[in-house]
Amino acid sequence: MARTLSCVPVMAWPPFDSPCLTPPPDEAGPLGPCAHCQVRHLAVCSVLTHEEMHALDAEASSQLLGPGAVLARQGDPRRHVFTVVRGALRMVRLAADGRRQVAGFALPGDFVGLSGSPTYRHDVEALGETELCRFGIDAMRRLGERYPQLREKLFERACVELDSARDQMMALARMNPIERMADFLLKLAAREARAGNPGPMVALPMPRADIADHLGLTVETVSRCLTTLRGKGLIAVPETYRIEILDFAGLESLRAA
Amino acid sequence: MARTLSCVPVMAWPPFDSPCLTPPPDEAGPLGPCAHCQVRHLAVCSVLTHEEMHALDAEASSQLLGPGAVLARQGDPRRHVFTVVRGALRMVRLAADGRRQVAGFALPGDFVGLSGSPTYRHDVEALGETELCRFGIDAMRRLGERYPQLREKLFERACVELDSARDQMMALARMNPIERMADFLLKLAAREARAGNPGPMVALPMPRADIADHLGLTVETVSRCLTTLRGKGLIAVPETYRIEILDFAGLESLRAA
DNA sequence: CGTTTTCTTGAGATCAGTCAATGGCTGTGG
DNA sequence: CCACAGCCATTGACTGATCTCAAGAAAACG
Repeated sequence: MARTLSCVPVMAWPPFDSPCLTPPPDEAGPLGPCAHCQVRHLAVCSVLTHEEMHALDAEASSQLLGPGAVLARQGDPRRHVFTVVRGALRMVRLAADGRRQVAGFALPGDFVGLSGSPTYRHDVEALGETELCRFGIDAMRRLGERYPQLREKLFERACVELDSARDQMMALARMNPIERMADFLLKLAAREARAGNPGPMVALPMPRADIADHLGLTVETVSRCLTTLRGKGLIAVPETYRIEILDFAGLESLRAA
Repeated sequence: MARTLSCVPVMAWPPFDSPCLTPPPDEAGPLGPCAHCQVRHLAVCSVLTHEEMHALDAEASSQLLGPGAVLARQGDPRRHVFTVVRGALRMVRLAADGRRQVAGFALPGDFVGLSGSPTYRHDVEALGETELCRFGIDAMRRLGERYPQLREKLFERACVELDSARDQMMALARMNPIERMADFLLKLAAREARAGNPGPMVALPMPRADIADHLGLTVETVSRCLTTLRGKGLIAVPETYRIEILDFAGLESLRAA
């Protein structure tokens, strides 16, 4: 599914038509000149006009991060929000005694940084080589005042995140490890599908420890679950960081909820 | 802390200055005439002008519910949002096999119904005799277009909910039962304090089973935790539905996060 | 006042965690 | 090119926290 860079309203770019969406990479590189005005927009958003995107561009900056790079630290003043262009991020909370919780992963097209707090509530770290678009919170707020659609989209996005967080609560509270694993893999697959990459192959851009800390398990249990699912013929694990879903219905039947 | 009903911008009413906030009950009853214009407003909101509240009133309706009454069913079309005036609500998700998850409780002043889904994602049920204010989603949207502050407040509220949901994820994933219980009791106390009722006495408007399903535990474990906390002298349980916090610092030290 | 529901307590079972060892992959340096 | 170190994933054996099951006590309800 080839994509073209454009500054005119484009079709909604998966996983949903989020504001300030940077276009996905293409052969020429992740960010090319606008087909409309030849300017290299940083901010492309399906709900914004050409003019509005120029306004956003003035406030946005592009960043390229190496594996493990830290965008934000838990407790730091919350000055920016981000959209992932390429790669992946993890949102991590670390307790004083070392207990770790991965609140979520941000994949290309995802929006990171929505919060009601004046400080970041998680560490935000790059999982691999990751490219993203950064906006100042204040700039965002100003633009929200000027372009009501932007604010509306942000609100919708926050609500979708809320739904997703509550789903995860159900998983953490009431599912056993196998079910959580099945649920997690299916969610990843669904996100890839919405991003235009349907099919049984699913990338796992994060190490096992991150999956474990996301699902409230240990690394060992994650590993055992993958082995079990493989044994049941539901998935294959051709590479450590890639799985193939062999039986979608079978996985679905595991995640009872 | 006596409160007076008013239709002019009032001080933020805890737990936060949310839109469409109905005033707390006073001796004269939960909803009295507006001191400004003698109209009995249904919708009082700290960010709205008198005129705007009249507009909201036209869209709002008051409801009184008995214990166990159902406001919304998981899967029903999402047509309304609610604010709790008096009493309490629970948001429940029920899996096909009977597993149950209480996503949260709504106390007076709380806003219920934010979601990105066209259908309700939880059953919403009254815990005791509960009074609330109901708004149509469409009306809400129209008002949001007319009064940008309203939309902004809704957005902030969604972000706060999001933070809170992620906190709960950490609790469910990485805390043991005692820690979850301590965390839960302290959160309840904090909400009561923000609602103008500080102090060691905390009402538990929900049965043990709801606490258990909220914390991902069993009823038995909840009961045992309360006994343990009592044994440590951190709390007292004078009545089944009321606890007294004897040692805030001690409880705090338990919820490592 | 009896019935029903809810809460508490106890004893045993089980599932996931802990600890420990092995194996594979990667990058470095000889 | 190979040897080694470090990291990560996997597997196994064991432990123990929490659930399950069961009974009794207390509270709510009619």
